[in-house]
Amino acid sequence: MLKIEQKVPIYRRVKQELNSDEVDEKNNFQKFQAPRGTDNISVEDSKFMRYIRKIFFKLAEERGFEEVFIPAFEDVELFKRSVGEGTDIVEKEMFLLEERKEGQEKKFALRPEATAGICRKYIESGWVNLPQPVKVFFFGEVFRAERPQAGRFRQFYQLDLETLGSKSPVSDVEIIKFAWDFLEKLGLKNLRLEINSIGCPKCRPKYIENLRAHFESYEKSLSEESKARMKKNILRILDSKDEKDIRVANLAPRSTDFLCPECKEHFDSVKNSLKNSNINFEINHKLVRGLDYYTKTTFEIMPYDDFEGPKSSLAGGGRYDNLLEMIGGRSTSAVGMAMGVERIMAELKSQGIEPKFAKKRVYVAFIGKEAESESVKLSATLQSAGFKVLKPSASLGISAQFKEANKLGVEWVVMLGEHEIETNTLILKELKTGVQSVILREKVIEELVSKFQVEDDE
RNA sequence: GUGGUCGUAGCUUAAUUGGCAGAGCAUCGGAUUGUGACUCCGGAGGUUGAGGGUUCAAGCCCCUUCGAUCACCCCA
Repeated sequence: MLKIEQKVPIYRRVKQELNSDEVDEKNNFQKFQAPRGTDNISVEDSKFMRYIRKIFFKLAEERGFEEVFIPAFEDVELFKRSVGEGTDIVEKEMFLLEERKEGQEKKFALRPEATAGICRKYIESGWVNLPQPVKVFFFGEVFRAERPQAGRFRQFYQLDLETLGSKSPVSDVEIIKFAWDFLEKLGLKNLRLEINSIGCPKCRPKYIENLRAHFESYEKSLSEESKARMKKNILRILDSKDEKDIRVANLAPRSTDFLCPECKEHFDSVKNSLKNSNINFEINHKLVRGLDYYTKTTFEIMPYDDFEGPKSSLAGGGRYDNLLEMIGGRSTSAVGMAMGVERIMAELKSQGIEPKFAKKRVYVAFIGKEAESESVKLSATLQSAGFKVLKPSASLGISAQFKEANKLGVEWVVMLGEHEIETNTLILKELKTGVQSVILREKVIEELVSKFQVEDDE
């Protein structure tokens, strides 16, 4: 065994050996930190991520959605156009990239969400020619140059579901029901669904007009921020956190009272289908979207606490009948939703829900050369029977092998030695209880299957 | 972008008025080459986030910066 003498940390040794004047310490010895708001998933969290993704993929595929891959960055104009005026998202909250080529200036932005990229792909790849509607899902990281706070990061994961090319309220309900069922399948309790309809370009102007008249008549009672919102983005006053604003907003006219016949029928149909699906919902008249391309249905799902009321939302979505046209496609109706994966993870933890994976893991221990080659055969047999087989990571003594099995959290250990080979048996030990038994080699699969009360992992 | 609080080993943290950076857990090795956890013994692990200043002396005081956290702005 090599013994390494390293009493002095490497950076100090180098520093001592070199003349410190010759060393640019900053460049050679800098300790790195993760960029702000990016390192939000620990190794322990990875099993939550895998659990969430597994259930999402399974449900999406069951319900006829196809996975879609999109670039991590797109032309900044794509996002600009979809975001619209009256918000400082582009200037303040997107990561901008520049391509440096002589005489050219092309700007890109890291994707701040998935919808715009998916719509671009729909147009560019000619998905209009596929059977409509096109149903897709997405799971990946998105980027926002915000100051991090609770549940808000600069790089985080979103899962996303879109149905493109359908005007029907059936699609709205399909998306909402997916979001609801997905969160329930994860094991979350106390969920609350809120819906609203914000109309379309035909009926919304009349609503905005009435809303403006209302807020103008109460202007003195509004906060300073909301006075500014009157000009910039009046709908946002409705979800202000300021108590003065809340009082005025509660008296404000409701978008659902101004819906045109088409939008009203659509909203009624959504409500009826939800009732028929036995999904409870509340109508939240203040649930609006700040961006122009949203039409008709909006919804959010959040955990609800009997004492504290609704918590911040886990899922949000709605209909966007105007987006595809705004970014250069044919007029195409669409509806979708997105969830922040870290927020779901945080809620799972706060509700005490642990990710469940079937643990069909077996550690194969052996003593002696002969047993080693037998254990290779045995491992293969176990693997082909669907068990996850773990073997000693190095040539370890039997004591160390058990130690390792324990460290890995394996429940069952199979052990082979000279005695066992002679008698064609093996020892099967449950680590939790310490109980072990000698069984015939042929019976091992049968025995383990019964121990695990097999539950399908995939 | 604005404001508050915070940063000591992988994790949780101690350090009196500015006076030798210490522990628990985890890790590694040994007691233990046919049995892990429990136990006992031992080792390793720290430029106190980074840079500068004040001081005989800085984890502690001051400035800058990076990061974390909370609220605001914003929320696709």
